[in-house]
Amino acid sequence: MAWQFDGNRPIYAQLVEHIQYDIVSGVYPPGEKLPSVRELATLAAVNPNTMQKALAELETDGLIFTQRTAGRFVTQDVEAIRQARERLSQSILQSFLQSMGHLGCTPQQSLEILTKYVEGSN
Amino acid sequence: MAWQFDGNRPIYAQLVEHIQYDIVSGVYPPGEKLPSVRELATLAAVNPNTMQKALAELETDGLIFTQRTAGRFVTQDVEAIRQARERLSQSILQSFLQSMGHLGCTPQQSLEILTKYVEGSN
Amino acid sequence: MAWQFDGNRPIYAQLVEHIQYDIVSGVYPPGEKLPSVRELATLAAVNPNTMQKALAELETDGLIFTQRTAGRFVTQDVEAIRQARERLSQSILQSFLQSMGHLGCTPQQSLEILTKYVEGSN
Amino acid sequence: MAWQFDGNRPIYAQLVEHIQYDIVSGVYPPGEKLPSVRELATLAAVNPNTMQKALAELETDGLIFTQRTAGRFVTQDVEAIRQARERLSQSILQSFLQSMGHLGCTPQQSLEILTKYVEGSN
DNA sequence: GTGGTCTAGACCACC
DNA sequence: GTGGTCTAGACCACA
Repeated sequence: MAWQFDGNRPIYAQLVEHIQYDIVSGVYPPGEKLPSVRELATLAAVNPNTMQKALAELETDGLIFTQRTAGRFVTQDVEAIRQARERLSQSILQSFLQSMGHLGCTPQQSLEILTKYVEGSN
Repeated sequence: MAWQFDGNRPIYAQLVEHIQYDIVSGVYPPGEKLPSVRELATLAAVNPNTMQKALAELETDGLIFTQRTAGRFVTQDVEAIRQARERLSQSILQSFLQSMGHLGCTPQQSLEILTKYVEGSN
Repeated sequence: MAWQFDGNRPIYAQLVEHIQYDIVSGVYPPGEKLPSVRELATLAAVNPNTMQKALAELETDGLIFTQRTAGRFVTQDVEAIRQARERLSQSILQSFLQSMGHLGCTPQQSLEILTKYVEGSN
Repeated sequence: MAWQFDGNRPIYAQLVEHIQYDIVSGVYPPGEKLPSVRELATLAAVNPNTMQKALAELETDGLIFTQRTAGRFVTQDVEAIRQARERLSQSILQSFLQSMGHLGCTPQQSLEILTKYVEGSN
């Protein structure tokens, strides 16, 4: 999977987002060891410092933890991951409805539009 | 309606977005005169220059035009407004599905989740 | 002939230019009476004040003169008109060669390009 | 080369024009890094903000792009540069013929006048 | 050190 | 009073 960046938003923030999504969606299961900073950095084609910063932020969020000398691991606190996922999901839903609201659509209308859009893409 | 800003994104970008929504959703109808830069600036509680920058961007997008000394007006090209609305709508839908996709949800599943969410909020 | 304006440049300046061209190219011959300010203003669809300003500028340039109560007339000084024409012509030629120069073209090359362009348009 | 400005037209517009010419005529080759905003600003003896505005405009035109923290670069899309050059060239030719037309000269006559002018300057 | 943003304040041309 | 431009100076995020 190619990593590509927005260019307007800070790269490290996009890294955080990307890895966060990978964790809550099970690409990196609970307790799994993450690739080393250098590996991740080369994968994403960014400066190791930038990747470092992203991982540090994920650690303060409690989604990963560091074991000295052994590397970084996804937290084993399944509940924490579930909450993070819930938080993300809620914010996606809300921001969707809010944006559509700015276009003058009620939640019901937004739902209908999305339904048509999904059906139309098939 | 109070204007409030994200803090992460540039203010002028949020101004652009805000006014753009107002135009495509008919708050400012085609051909209507916009308030003066200074008025808008005080309304939004930002520096006039910042508002100016936002309006300049909307002008390059073709949503508004300037009449020397008379003020700024919403374009009378209703088709352009319609297209802008369409573009916005598409990008909202896509970004929603894409974000949900990152959580491992197919469009169908995303649709179901949204449905439950909307029903639950009633 | 429809008058249309650039929108970026001051209208009065464009009026000056337009009428100036009309005088040096003989649309308004030496000594001819010009239409009244109001007529010209309605012709050009501009505010009479703006047209007034343009005519005042032409007067200071010596291309037209005012006879109290009778109206405005093109100067009868044919030599002055010839000189104005010469001045205009020179500046057009120079600015053409200069612009092409910025594209890296020598005068000879510019000449060749123009030749091809003119032939191509036939 | 000293930068000098017209005084009638906005400085930032003249900056845009100047740099644009430099790009399409190869002074800044495709992919080349431009000097920093501050450098360019001191070179041109203008305020950095003014230069910034000019560069922003060039970016929306697609002639240059920005790499976060690394600087600005000429686009590598040589086709885009070629088109820009073509556009510039066309507009120079057209505006020349149009101006001469206002003097009552047909394109053929304009061509002859230019020929004499170029020969006379040798 | 890079670009990006914002504020404050001033001045101008135009109508 | 309208928009437009410019300067000065400051601050921030990023790498």
